[in-house]
Amino acid sequence: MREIAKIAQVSVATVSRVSRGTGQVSPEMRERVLRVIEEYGYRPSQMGRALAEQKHGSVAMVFPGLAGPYFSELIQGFESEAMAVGASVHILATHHRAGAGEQVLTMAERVDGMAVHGGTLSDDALRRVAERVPVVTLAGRSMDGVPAVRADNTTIGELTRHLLLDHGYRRLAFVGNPDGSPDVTERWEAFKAAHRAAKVSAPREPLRLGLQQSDGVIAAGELLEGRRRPRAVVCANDETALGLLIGALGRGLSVPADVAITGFDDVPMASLVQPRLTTVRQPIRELGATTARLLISGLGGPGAVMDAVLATEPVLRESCGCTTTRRSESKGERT
Amino acid sequence: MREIAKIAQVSVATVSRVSRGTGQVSPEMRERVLRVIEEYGYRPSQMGRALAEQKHGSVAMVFPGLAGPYFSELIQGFESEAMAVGASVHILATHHRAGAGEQVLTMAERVDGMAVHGGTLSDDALRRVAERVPVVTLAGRSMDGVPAVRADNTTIGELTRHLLLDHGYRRLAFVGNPDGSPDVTERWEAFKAAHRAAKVSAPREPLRLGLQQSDGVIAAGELLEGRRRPRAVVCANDETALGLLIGALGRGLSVPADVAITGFDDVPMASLVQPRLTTVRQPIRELGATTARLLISGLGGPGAVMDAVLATEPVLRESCGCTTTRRSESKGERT
DNA sequence: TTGTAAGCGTTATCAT
DNA sequence: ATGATAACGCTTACAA
Repeated sequence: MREIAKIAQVSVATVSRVSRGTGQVSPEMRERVLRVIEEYGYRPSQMGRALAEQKHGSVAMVFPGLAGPYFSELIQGFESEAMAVGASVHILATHHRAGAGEQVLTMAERVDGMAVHGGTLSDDALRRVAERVPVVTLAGRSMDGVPAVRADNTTIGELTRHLLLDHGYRRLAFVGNPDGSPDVTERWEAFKAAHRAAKVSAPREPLRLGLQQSDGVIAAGELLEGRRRPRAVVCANDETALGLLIGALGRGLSVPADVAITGFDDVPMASLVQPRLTTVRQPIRELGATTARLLISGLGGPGAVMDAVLATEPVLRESCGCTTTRRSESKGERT
Repeated sequence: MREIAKIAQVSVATVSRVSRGTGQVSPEMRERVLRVIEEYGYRPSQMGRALAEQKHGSVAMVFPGLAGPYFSELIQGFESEAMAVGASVHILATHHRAGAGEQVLTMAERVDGMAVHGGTLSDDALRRVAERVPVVTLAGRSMDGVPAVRADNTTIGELTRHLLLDHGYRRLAFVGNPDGSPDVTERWEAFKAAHRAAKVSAPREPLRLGLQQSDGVIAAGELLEGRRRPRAVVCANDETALGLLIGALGRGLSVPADVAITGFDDVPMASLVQPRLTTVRQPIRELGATTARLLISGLGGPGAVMDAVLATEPVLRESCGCTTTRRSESKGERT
C-alpha cells in the first residue's frame, strides 16, 4: 500500500479511502490512485485489514460429517449468504474424532462466527466455543445464549398418522438413531406421539443406524429378511429411505405393496425414483441461508432471534401406498 | 498478550516464546508464564500472528459442487492432513456461478494455498489464481507451474475390455460428459481406446449428464426405455451407476441379465447394493491427503512434484455379469 | 536467558 | 479533501 501511495504521490490514508470507497476523496485524486492500483494490480492484504478492523472476514460451519445431499445443500445456502457480504467459509467435519473439541476451538480463533450442526458437539463443548465466538446451532436445540435455526420435525408425525389411519398400516418401524442428533430425536418422538394419538400400540424400538444411504441398505438387511417384516418403515431421512428402497427392490420386494417406505428432506432423488418417495419437505437451503444471516448480522442484543423454526410439509407420493394421478407435482398428489 | 506479560512480570517477547514453544526460556520463567496464560485463558490472536508471520494458516479447496460421497471423502483426506499442521480449511463450491472467478480470487487473498478441482475453472482463470497463491490441481491436468494430483483413469479401459471380450458384450453405452471435467474426458477416451484395441466398432456418443445419482436415474430413462437398449452401460462414476441401477430395478429389469452396469470410484454403496457394482477403485481419501501435503510442504523449487498419478484398480463384482463365489471381498472375485 | 523495539499492512482519528 | 500517525497483536532480530 505504501508503494501505491508513493507512486501516486498521496498518503496511505488516501489509498485506503479509495480502495475501500469510504470517506471523502476528490474525483481527480480517486482517479489517480485508481489508475496506479489498477496498473500495479494491487490488492489490499487481508491480514493487515483483519488486524486493523478486528475481524477475520470469514465464518465457519462445523458438521459431524459431510456425506449426502443434505449437507451440500446446507452449505450452498450458507455460502451464498456469506459470499454476499464477502465472507469466506471454513468447513470442519469432525467425524466424531477424538481431538474434535480442540480443533473447533482452534477454528474459533480464525473466524467471526460459527454455525455448529446438531449432534456434533456436547453441550459443554459448545458452551466453551460460544464464549469465544458468536455461535448459532444448526438443526439443534437453542441453549443459553446460543440461538438455533431448525426445521419443524413434528411433521413426521403427520406422515405417521397418515400411514396408521389413512392407509391402516400397523407394525411400523423407525430407522434412525434418536441419540445421534436432535433432529432424529424429535422425529422419533413425533413418530411415537403419532402412535399414541392414533391410539394404537407403541412402536418397537428404533433401528439405530446412521443417516447415510448405506445405512438404509443395512436396514433393509435387518428389516426385510425375516418373516415378520414391518408393513411400513419410517426413515429418519431420505438417504436411508432411498437405501432401504434399493435394498427392497434388490430383494425382489414390491414397494409399497410389500412394504411402504417414507423419508424426510425431499432431496431431488426422492421424486425421481420408482416408486417416488413419500417424505417431509424441509427447506434445507433456507436453513443454511438463515443460519448465515443470523450469524453475520443480528446475534446478541435484546430482541435478537433465539430460535428460528422453519416450516416443513408432508409430500405424499407412491412409496407410502398413495396412488397418484401424477398431474402436477405440487398439489393433488394426496390419496 | 501485553496483559499476560505485565501480569507475569515478563516481556511480551518471553510470552511469545513460551506460547509458541520457540527459543530458549528458563524452566521457571516458562512455568510462571504458563500459569498466567492458563489462568486468564489467553489464546494468541490469529490475526496478529498472521500479520507477523505473513501466513494465514489456512488452505482452501475449490469445487464445482459438493454433492456425493466423492467430495466428502476428498475433503476428509485433505482436512486430516491440514489439521495435522494446524491449518484450517476453506471450502468454496462454485456451482458454475457467474461470479465464481472473482470469488476464487477473493478467497486466494485469505489462504496460503489452494486446491482447485478439475472442471471448476478455465485454464485462464486458474492461471490468474496461481500467480497470487500456490495452487494444486485436484483431478485435473497439470499446467505451467501448477502441479496436479490425480488418479489413473485409464483403468476404465480395462473394465471396458472385460465387458467387450470376457463377457462378449456389444453395444456399450457411456454415461458422463467428457467436457465436464478432465476425469470424465480421460475415462471417455479410455473407453473409446478399449473399443479400438478390441477391434470392435466405435461406441456411440456419450450420454452427456452430470455425476450425481439423479443423473443416473435420468440416464435410465434415456437408455432403458427404448427398444434398442444397450447391453452394458459404463458410467463415469459410481453415483450415476447407482442411479442407473435404481432406475433399472424400478423398471423391473434385471441387472446384469438385461443390462450390465459399471461405475468408477468404489464408494461404500457399490459393494452394498444388490447386485454389487463392478467398478474401478480410486483412492479418494489419498487423493485429498496427497493434495494437501503437496500444498503445505513442497510446491515450487527444482525437483518438486509436478504431477502425481495415483494407481487405481478394477473391482469385478456382479453388476457386469461376473458370478462370484462371494468369498473374500479382496481377491478371487473375478470371473 | 531476557528485554527492547522494529516491523507486518491496514484503518481511523486527528490535525491541517 | 488530504496527510501524519497511532493503533491492531504478534514475531523476531538485536541488545543487554
